Amino acid sequence: MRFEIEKKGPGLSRAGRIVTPHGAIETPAFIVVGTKAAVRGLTVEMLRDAGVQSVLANTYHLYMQPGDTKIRDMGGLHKVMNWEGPTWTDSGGFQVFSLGAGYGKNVGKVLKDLPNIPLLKERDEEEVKPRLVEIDHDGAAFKSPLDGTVHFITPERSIEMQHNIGADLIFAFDECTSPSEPRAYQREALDRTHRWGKRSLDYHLSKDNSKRQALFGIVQGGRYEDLRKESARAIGEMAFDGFGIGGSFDKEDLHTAVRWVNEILPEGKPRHLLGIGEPEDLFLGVEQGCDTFDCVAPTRLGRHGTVYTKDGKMHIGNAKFQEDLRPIEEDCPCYACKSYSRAYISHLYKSREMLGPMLCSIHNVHFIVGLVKKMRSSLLEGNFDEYKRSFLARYKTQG
RNA sequence: GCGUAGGUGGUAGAGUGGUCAAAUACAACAGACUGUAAAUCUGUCGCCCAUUGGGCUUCACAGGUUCGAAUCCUGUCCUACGCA
Repeated sequence: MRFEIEKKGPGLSRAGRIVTPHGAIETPAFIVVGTKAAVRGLTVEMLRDAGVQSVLANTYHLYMQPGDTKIRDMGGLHKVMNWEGPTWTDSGGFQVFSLGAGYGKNVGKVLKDLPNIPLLKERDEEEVKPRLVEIDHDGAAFKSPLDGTVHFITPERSIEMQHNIGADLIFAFDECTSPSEPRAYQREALDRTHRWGKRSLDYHLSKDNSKRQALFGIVQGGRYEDLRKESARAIGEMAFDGFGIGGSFDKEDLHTAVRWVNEILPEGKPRHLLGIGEPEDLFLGVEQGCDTFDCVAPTRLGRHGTVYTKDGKMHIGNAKFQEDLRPIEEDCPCYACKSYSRAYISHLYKSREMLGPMLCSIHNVHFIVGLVKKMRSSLLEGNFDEYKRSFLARYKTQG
């Protein structure tokens, strides 16, 4: 992998290129999530039409089903999913959170009212709390929701699996903590993430795969400035090819946390903001120096009937669209907007025809991927601030 | 015409004397969703006010029994099936 910066913009922003064995990613770029080696509901042709450059799959899910070695034996990630462009895999670190501390709770990745979420009590006191993950010094034990079997994943195992899956860009095994964890726990988890980062890297560099797959280290640290900076220094010093910024954020923390980290990380390596993808957050991430993003929002929201427009999000199932013959967006060149009306897509959605969620996903992917692409153009043209201002002024006008 | 079973909220369908404005499902209406446990989840869903809560009118229609009826009785109308 090679990374080059083409032009710098306001704040820490920059436009560049990540060159992989499967082609280049022009950054800033939005990476579409295809957890189980498939972007839900969309074929690779649809992805290409929507302007997608790269896809991110998930190690934990592919390990559970069909198995990382199966993917390897079937010819690798690119081959099985018929995607010839650059690919990524997440390490499974997010599942330490989503299936662990986040399991069965209403705690997502980005929180709206953090003060109202009670901090977890001391770990050993939360006896009966259902979770599918137990974490220890060496790794995390996952209980499969598929059949209840327990699987222990260490940093070495995660990298080995990612080598088997074969994405161009892979991530170190980390622990994504819940923002509701007290500081003492964040501290402890951060040390663990750093140790795991080092072990991921050592294992990776000891294998031939490191010649064709690039490993990104992950910065954590919750909402604490000192922990975030410490993490950026610790991970930044290691010989990773690039960096991921992880964690679960308060809407406000996102802004500061990303800046703290990117001011420290080596400028010449790419930075990926993990799991972030709402328009406001993308502007913020780009401005604070992130090069790539991934998020399930475009596809999940699309499947659930919410579509992005320049004026804000809207729910296609709402009664007011049932006779609306306009496309989702008047001037949108995506397949859904070129071909179908709101009324028709609304009907598809409500009658549970799978084409409905597909069309909404196509539009959303096109919208978000295109948004970040425009950010890139505006950086190259030197008018990022102006673009940001005009977009957000309009996007915010609707609730 | 006779017999039998039945008529419950937008629909299907529980309930067969009080805890019933009435289970449940679907539909409808709205909301949520940020490294995918998610083609998922949540809320509202007779009417009128209200913050908890309160008031009013409902279970084909009319009348009756009862302290109290969607539930029991009588009649009427309707539906399905069977026999003529």
